[in-house]
Amino acid sequence: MGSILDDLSTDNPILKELIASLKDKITLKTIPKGTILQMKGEMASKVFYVKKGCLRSYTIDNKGKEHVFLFAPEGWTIGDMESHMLNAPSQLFIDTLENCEIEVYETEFFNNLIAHQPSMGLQGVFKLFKRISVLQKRVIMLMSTSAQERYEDFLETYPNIVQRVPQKMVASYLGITPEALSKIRGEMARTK
Amino acid sequence: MGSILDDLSTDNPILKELIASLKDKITLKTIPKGTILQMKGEMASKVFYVKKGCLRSYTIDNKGKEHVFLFAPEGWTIGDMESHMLNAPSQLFIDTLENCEIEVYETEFFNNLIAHQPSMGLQGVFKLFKRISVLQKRVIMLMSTSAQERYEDFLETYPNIVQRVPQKMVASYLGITPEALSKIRGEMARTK
DNA sequence: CGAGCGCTTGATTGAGTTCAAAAATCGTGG
DNA sequence: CCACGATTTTTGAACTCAATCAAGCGCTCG
Repeated sequence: MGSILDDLSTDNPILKELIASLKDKITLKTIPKGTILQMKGEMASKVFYVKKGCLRSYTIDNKGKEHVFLFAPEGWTIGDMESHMLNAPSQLFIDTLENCEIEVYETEFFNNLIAHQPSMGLQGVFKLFKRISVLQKRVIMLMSTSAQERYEDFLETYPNIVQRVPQKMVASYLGITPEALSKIRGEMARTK
Repeated sequence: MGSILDDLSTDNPILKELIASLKDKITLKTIPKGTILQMKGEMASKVFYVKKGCLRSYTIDNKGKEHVFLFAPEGWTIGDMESHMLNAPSQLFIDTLENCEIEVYETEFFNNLIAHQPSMGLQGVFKLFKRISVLQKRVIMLMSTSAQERYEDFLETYPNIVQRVPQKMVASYLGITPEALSKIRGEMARTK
């Protein structure tokens, strides 16, 4: 049974104690489908670890259009940690796409951790690098590949998400319209 | 006078000594314009801190087209740290766009540092978050804005780069063709 | 000085958008 | 469990932004 705490695992007894003392800044919550957990513009951004269900983060542009930034099924961490670290208002909405069971990490959890232990263990750093490389790949694909190629890559990268989230959100993640994705799927079904 | 070492600054005397002992894994180099420092597919990826000049990282897609991933003028750090941490072959080429003065950090520098001090200071973690938020913004802009909007944002984000790098590389960074950028510039000059 | 590269400009093409409407699916209350 | 309304997905036609192809100009540097 996973948790962000796994990333902070340590032999250091002082750190162990510190983390134990911050356990009350973590809440296990059961949340129904369709709940908005964070709004764009909010300052105190929480971090969510998904134990069951699926969340997404997204923006809304000045034409009122949604753009999905990330899907977070079981085992994923989602949140605007960037904005938290940089002390800027969040750029992202976060909501639940299914009934979910999640660990909610309050802002104070990380604040306290950082104040008392101004360093980050390998596991956590490793996760940051991993997220960077996910984003790097996405930027390159958005610049250099067709919508169909991006959809095929999406199917490989997130094998079981397609059945769980509305198609229009997948389209939004790929940077295309729902109509375009529908046509790509039709074409792919016909060709094979 | 900057350096990656600034990000590792610490009171810890043991760590200080460790870093001092690794100084020979850092080389200050003067490199002429147009030198390729890293090839896609290489395993041992170095990290470069730019003291003077400008580097870029880029990929070449299966149609032979270049896609600029990042420009790194003075004060920036560039490298495929992702691939280094994840122990995967580099996805990126890196070369110099001007005559440069750079600090080259060998793979062993970070390996040793991590082996003896399996944690990362706040400054370094902060930089990782900053890079994540840069990439986050770029993904969202690629999905939701026109080529002209992206160019205007580019001019704000990198105020002085435009004069220093070839226009076709800016186009590549924006995810469009040189012809398209030329037309956008023409249009913008006419309109104002 | 000439060859090649980079930038511009124009004509044509194409992938994906927009708009509209029909078909399928989902959720909810009776 | 079914029926109805709402939302999602599909399909089609017209359009648009940017890509491609092609030609011409101006530098630079070899």
